[in-house]
Amino acid sequence: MTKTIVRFGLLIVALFCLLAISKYWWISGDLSVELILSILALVFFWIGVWISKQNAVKQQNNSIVLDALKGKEIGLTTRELEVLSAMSAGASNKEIGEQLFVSESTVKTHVSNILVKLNAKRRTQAISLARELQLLKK
Amino acid sequence: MTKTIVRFGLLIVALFCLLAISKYWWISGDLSVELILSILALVFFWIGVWISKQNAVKQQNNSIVLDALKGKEIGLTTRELEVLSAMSAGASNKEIGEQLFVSESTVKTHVSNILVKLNAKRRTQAISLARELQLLKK
DNA sequence: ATTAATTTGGTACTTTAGTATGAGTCTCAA
DNA sequence: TTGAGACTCATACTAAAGTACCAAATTAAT
Repeated sequence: MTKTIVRFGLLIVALFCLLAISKYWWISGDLSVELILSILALVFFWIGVWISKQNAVKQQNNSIVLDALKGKEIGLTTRELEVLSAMSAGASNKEIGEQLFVSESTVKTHVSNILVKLNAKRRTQAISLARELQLLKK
Repeated sequence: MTKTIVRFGLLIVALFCLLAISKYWWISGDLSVELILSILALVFFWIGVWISKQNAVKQQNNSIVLDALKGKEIGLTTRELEVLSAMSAGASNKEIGEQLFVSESTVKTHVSNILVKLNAKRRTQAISLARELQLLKK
């Protein structure tokens, strides 16, 4: 959470700098209007892309990417999404626990909650449903 | 693919319109520079977010398709591929047996053989590996 | 500041999953 | 026709997975 605040803080600072520079260019008349607007558009476009990507939970180990925003819509918590991701990579409860530094009991609790939220009977079905819901991407 | 092209086409048209409007505003002096730049920045920011999301969500089809030829290359038999397919859809051994009109014991045998052939410890891992091997599509 | 939600973890239990082993049937090619 | 491979099924077992409780610590939100 703190990370997010810092990230957005830096972002806003950067935005103000860019706006200030844009205005300076505009007043001094060094650059054409089209160019200034284009640069501004491009920069903000990429910032949008970047922010959007930051919101995706990425698992480095098996390259399975999860749509965190979509997950939240469905009602899955951050931790549950992490468990779901590891689960879909084929990890056992014990292995998931080791990966996330929690006990197997905790993982079982998370898995149970995931099954209820996705209305699945088994973990394999949960994975299948998550894929149908476009929650898991490859 | 066609969809993507259409989408980007519309996007580019929209961008040009916006740039033109921005320039008009700038020349006519109806709005302040800050406002114009801010609006432009905001719009492009959201376009960036939108594009990023569109690129993330690609898979529409959820039906499980299996590459039988590829499966045979790996050494999986026809029946094993059928079991693997049902397995990846989230079915239990019992349910797979009902689907294929065989006993649960038979399914267990098939599953065990699949695990050996794919070098997997669990069925979830087998599904994950099958996906990596492009054996399971979508 | 105080609810509300999340995360963590435990015990005890039932249900599935998976292994090991053996064996019968069927098909197809040598 | 004989043997290999595929498919079938069973028993007995061990290992995971999953459920149903409970409870505490942490974090987010109002």
